[in-house]
Amino acid sequence: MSDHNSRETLVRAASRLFRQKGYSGVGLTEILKEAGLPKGSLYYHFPGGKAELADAATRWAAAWLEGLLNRTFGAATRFEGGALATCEAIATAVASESHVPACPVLSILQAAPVEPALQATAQEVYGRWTDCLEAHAVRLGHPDPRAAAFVLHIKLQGAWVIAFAQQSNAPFAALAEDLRRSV
Amino acid sequence: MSDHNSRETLVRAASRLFRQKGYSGVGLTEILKEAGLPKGSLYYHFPGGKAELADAATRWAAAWLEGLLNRTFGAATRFEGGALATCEAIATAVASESHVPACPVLSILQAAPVEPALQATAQEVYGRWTDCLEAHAVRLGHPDPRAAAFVLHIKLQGAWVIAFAQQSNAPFAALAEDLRRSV
Amino acid sequence: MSDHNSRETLVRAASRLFRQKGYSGVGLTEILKEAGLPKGSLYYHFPGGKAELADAATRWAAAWLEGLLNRTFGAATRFEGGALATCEAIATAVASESHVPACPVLSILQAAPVEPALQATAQEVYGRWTDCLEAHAVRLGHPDPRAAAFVLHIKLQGAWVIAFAQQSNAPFAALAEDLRRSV
Amino acid sequence: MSDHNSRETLVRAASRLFRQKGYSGVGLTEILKEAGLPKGSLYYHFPGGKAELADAATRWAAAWLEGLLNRTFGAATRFEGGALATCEAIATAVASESHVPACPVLSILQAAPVEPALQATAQEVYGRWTDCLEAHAVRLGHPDPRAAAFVLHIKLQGAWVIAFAQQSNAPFAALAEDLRRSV
DNA sequence: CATGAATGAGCGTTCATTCAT
DNA sequence: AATGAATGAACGCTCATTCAT
Repeated sequence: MSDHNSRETLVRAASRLFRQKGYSGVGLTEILKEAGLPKGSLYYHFPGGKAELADAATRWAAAWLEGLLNRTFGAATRFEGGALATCEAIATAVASESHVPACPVLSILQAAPVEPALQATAQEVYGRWTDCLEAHAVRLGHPDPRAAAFVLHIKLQGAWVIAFAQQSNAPFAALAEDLRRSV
Repeated sequence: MSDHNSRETLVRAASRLFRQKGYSGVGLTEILKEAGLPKGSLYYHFPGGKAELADAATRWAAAWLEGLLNRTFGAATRFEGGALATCEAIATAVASESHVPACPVLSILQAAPVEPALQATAQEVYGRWTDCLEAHAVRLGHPDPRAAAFVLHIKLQGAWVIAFAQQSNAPFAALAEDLRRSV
Repeated sequence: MSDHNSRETLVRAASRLFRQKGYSGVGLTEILKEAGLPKGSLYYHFPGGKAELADAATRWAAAWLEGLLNRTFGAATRFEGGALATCEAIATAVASESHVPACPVLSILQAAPVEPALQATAQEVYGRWTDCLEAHAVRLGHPDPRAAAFVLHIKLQGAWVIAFAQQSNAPFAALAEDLRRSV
Repeated sequence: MSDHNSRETLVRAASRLFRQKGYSGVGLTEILKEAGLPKGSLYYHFPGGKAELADAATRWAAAWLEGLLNRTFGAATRFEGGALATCEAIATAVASESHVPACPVLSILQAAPVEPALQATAQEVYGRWTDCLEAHAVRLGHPDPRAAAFVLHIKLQGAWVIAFAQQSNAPFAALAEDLRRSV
């Protein structure tokens, strides 16, 4: 019970910090301080250390985003409508926090050269999101579901990167306008 | 002369490494070793230390990209043609190296919380690229040049992030296809 | 029963590892893993922790060596013959394993400054071996049993240290040749 | 100049502590505190870290012992006389300090499984001492110089180990008496 | 009787930086 | 104009140990 809570507290704190400063920019001391946990507790929950924690944090946030995709597309009747709703939902989510967080995968992307396992995780998560979008495109009868899913994912990532840089959700608004125009 | 060379060697090495591993993921020792320069020479050329070096490296690579934009759009007669040419030119550039490098700004994006000056640089560079695209959109008679420039920048960044993750230029190809379709 | 087995398994694993890497060079995690026992079981069998385990492991191996001394000297009719047989028996014993183990006392010798109890154990075991040799010297009519026992012990320890360093029983062979010569 | 001093101070402190507690039993913090040097200075003088420091400390003390061997044997006219003088000289040397130090090689012997380079150093130093004794045996006309050197080395090491355990030079005295008897 | 969850001090090492020359 | 010697804070991680169950 307390085990479960400690682990989840750790994952949440790690996710928040990694998304703000990146994998190499955050020390374990900082994460543990934020989580309010003692130094040694990390290696009980994550024997693989920092990399395993980052992996868990990335997957945890990735699952949240996949849930968001399923909700926004689940309520849509056309792919274009789902795309627009998703764009707006992410815009709302990132703007709801005091610091606009980067996409969770971005955090571990540049750790790849030193932690190959995280590179694999990043690719896996990106792939899962695209697959998820593709499934909805198929369901909604899009003529070219694979390309539509891939390109939508690309556009959303672009908006997210610039939103993170500007600390504003304006890029999502601009993308939404563009998506509306293309319909 | 040797001054100029040392400085440029340093900037090139730093740019390459930062784009691969991110600001926090690269140590000064590694950069100096890659540049083949002595330990103490960094603070002679860059009194501001690591942050100033990263700033210079980012601006140096940013200027290269701005040149690329001007070349690809300079040869275009319509904005859509310039966008497509740019997408293909970046795809070619990133694929020409053994390791697909991230956008130079991405390197310093997550250093922002600890190095505010780099946050400002990131925003400035992103702004300059958008402004550059906008100027071409105006010149080529686009009806909504500001939005067109911003959205194109967003899309290119998205393709770049995923290209970096996948270590492939496939995302640029997918985006190019999409740009062709939208015309 | 299972209690007895767990304890003995632990002692054997500890003895083997301590004799290879020394007291400070072996972690409890490693010992428990080698013994195949759960994390918390150590402090049930050895409330005194690592030091008590090392003490038990040293005494266990020490008893084995004392048995060997009694066997080799028990079959001897002169002290010199017993000394030679002992030298050869230890040479055979250490060479029978894939890694030539150090004398069990050596493992805890350098832990002395931080674990005074182990220093006492080391002296006690060394003393017991010398006493054991002396008893045989007396029984076999040696004119100066105390000195003969002490010096033989010294020589055997010397051969053992160098055998451990070289991972070979050649030093025992050289000592055996010397013992033969001196007769 | 200060470089030279810092390095030598470090080597002396390391040698003293390693000979007392063994390689794994001494932390770098303790060595640096004893040497009165700041934390980061170690890696400037010894980029290879703890293992390189231990190697240097072992070789430094080994050179001292080789000098002692050359002095004691240099003044001898027969091998037996040199052996006796050496035994007494080491006895005097170890007893002159408040804590009887172990042979410098003993410190790194049990670090071998985790630091293979130190195993090689240990064998090299042991070999050099035996070679040194052999050279004197040859010079002094001993009929079997190789065996005489090897066995003398073995005996001295045995006396040293037990002297360390007992914190007394009595074992050297006993060995000296034995060497006198054998002449 | 036996254990696995949890701890904080300490480990060896790397860091960006300073400064005398 | 340019550098290599030197620094101490922080790094990720392992340690022997405790204790509720």
